[in-house]
Amino acid sequence: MPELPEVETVRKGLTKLVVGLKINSVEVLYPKMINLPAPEFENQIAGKDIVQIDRRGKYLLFRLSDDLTLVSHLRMEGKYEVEAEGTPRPKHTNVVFHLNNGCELWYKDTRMFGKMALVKDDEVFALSGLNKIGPEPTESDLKFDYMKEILLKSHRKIKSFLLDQSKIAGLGNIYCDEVLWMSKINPEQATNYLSDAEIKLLRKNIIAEISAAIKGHGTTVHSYSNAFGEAGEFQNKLHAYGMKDEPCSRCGTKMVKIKVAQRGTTYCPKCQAVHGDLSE
DNA sequence: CCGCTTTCCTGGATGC
DNA sequence: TGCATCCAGGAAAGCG
Repeated sequence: MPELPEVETVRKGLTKLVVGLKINSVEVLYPKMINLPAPEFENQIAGKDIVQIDRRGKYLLFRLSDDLTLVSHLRMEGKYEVEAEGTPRPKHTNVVFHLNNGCELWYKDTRMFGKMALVKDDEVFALSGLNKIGPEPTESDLKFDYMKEILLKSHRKIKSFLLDQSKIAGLGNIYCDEVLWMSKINPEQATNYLSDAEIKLLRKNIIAEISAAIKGHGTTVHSYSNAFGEAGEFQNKLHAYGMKDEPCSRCGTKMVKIKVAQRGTTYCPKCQAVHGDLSE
């Protein structure tokens, strides 16, 4: 499932493949995923140039000519692929962009969870989700003082908190488990019982992990591959996610899987012991 | 406002 | 073997 590093990898790949091209026409094959009636969506995009591709959190922002932005969220299994015009399309192709270089840009999504919204540039950050998205998990954007303030103000379990895009942008289930393992913090730990040292460590690990994953072209779990079809290289470095019943690579204790905030959550019961209070 | 639960989807895994 | 059921999960809607 794509998280921030995977989305960034897709952004870079697509930038090389489609920026500078014109979209001659669009076919919406699954209208539920777009924010406009299909004919309106298709008409507005036809003839526009792909000027630039930006990213905010897990959202891709296709900057088009005439002050339009196509916002795209891959959710669980969304993928882009560029093929020659006329290439047989796979089963779950949801949107096809016909480009002026003889190629088609496909948006494919087996679980049909992905979303696209076509809006004017100045309306992007009014869209739900983007209107309250938290800082990027980077050294410059994610400040210690901010983290401390929002963590101590909340009474949630840390795992649930980290998944909340309005607090910090970009972390999904995989990286949440990873950064908590790295920081030796129990996923059910109440955020308001974290020490300064733990917050400092957590912040450092979030920034380091995301940055390393971007350098490694994103993680690969299930079906993810990037815009060039390359599998991510980061999968070999996972320590918690998907490691249920495996020995903790730090202390050898058998890793345990529980549910926190409706999400599968794997952690080491020894390294990541609870202290203070659990949230209720 | 806050936080928890449910819903959206399909395919692969599991159960009988 | 084949059919039914469960499970995975990001984000938003619904609810108290």
